[in-house]
Amino acid sequence: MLNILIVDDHLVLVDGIKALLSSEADLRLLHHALDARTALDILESEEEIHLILLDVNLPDIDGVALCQQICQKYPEIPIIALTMHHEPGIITKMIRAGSKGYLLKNTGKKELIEAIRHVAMGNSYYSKEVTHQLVASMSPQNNQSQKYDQGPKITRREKDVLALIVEEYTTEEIAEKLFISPSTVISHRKSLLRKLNAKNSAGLVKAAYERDLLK
Amino acid sequence: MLNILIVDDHLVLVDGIKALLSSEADLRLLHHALDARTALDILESEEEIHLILLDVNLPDIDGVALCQQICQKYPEIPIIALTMHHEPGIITKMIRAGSKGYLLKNTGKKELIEAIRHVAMGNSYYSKEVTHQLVASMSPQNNQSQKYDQGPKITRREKDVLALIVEEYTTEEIAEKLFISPSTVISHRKSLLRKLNAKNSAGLVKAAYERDLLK
DNA sequence: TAAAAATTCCCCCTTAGGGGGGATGGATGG
DNA sequence: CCATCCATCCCCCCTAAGGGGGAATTTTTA
Repeated sequence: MLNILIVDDHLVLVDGIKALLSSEADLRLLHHALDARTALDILESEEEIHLILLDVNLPDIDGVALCQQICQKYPEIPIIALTMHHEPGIITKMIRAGSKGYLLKNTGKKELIEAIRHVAMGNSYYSKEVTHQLVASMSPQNNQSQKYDQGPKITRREKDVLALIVEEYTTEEIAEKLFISPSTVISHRKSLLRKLNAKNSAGLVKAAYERDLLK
Repeated sequence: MLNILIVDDHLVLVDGIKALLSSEADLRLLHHALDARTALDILESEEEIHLILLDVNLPDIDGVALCQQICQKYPEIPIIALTMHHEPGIITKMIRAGSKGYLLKNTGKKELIEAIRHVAMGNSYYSKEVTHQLVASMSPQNNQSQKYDQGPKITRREKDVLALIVEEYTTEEIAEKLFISPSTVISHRKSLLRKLNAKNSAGLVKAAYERDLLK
């Protein structure tokens, strides 16, 4: 018998899932919690929970933080994240927070059961829509590169300099490595600051990571 | 009729795919190239190519670079990447380079045809194994976050300061925001430099991103 | 080929950052 | 209850970084 805890403040959904699971003899929706506090209380009680279905949007704290907490305190209990939306940002965060699975709330019965069994056995399960969305968000057409597309055309040389700034080299060290004068490096630095709307080196490194300028 | 170009130096595979496609009346493997040079020549000729199957490992230049070149010169021709392995690194690179699809070489006929039709219609297609592998590689269990997990313990206050450094604030501005003296901020900066083995602010920002210290 | 952009280098000067310490009260935790 | 860490603040000194220009040469590209 596999004991399941569902953490979600939408009662309709909780009941729906309970109904879906009732036909499975070996799965039992043992508890449900409407908020994070209750969820943690249930986990601290003596009852044995084998799997958690966790909503991303909770009333008290956000699901990502709760997921992290649980994964830290109860690493043996796998978590499947539930959500309405399929925004790549949230998905990424939940996966990084340690969730073993990810399902959309409009998932059918078959996929839900399959996901639960899969994850309970120690594997991970990510719904097809979710993975597709995530991968698609990485492609140059559909991603955040558009945010900056009026944006900064970094030249080859500026990229060289930027890469070395990220690697913590000083202006003089960069000059030595590139066989140019420190003055030139300073010029490139200024161009980078202007093009990337940065105020200092920290901002340059931030831009390098966020806009993925190093390749 | 959909004209397909396959770029792959494994003749056996080329023939195999040709055989698989022969049963489809509207798909035609019009050309094959064993290297990047030939592929570009074919694209420059007057023949109309509607879709490209591109191997990641080519004899002359690597598939990622070729993919980038083609996407730039012929943005209207979609590319499906083919590969033996499912390493997240390569997959990520190919997607970023602009490939609209990704398939493993052991893909069955059904999936191959489905992927081609899907991509030809302007959608993207990533095989289930591939996306799963990619997503799994992001989870904290299986990735490089373990490199740093015995790592430096940043205190709460240090994290506050670090977050503001990443946001390009100066020591004085950080002091104002946190209602403490600039001297204190300097102290925290020094601790951060020591704990994160960084040489300067750029290194702090780098560490913040690579070790995911901001949350 | 002519215009635009990139790369190189220099001047001035001001501010921010980093290296070396040391000191205090307060919280935490064995 | 005592050691340890944390957060706070200070000193001195020096280097690195940023802001404001200008200008020459080469490379790209339209």
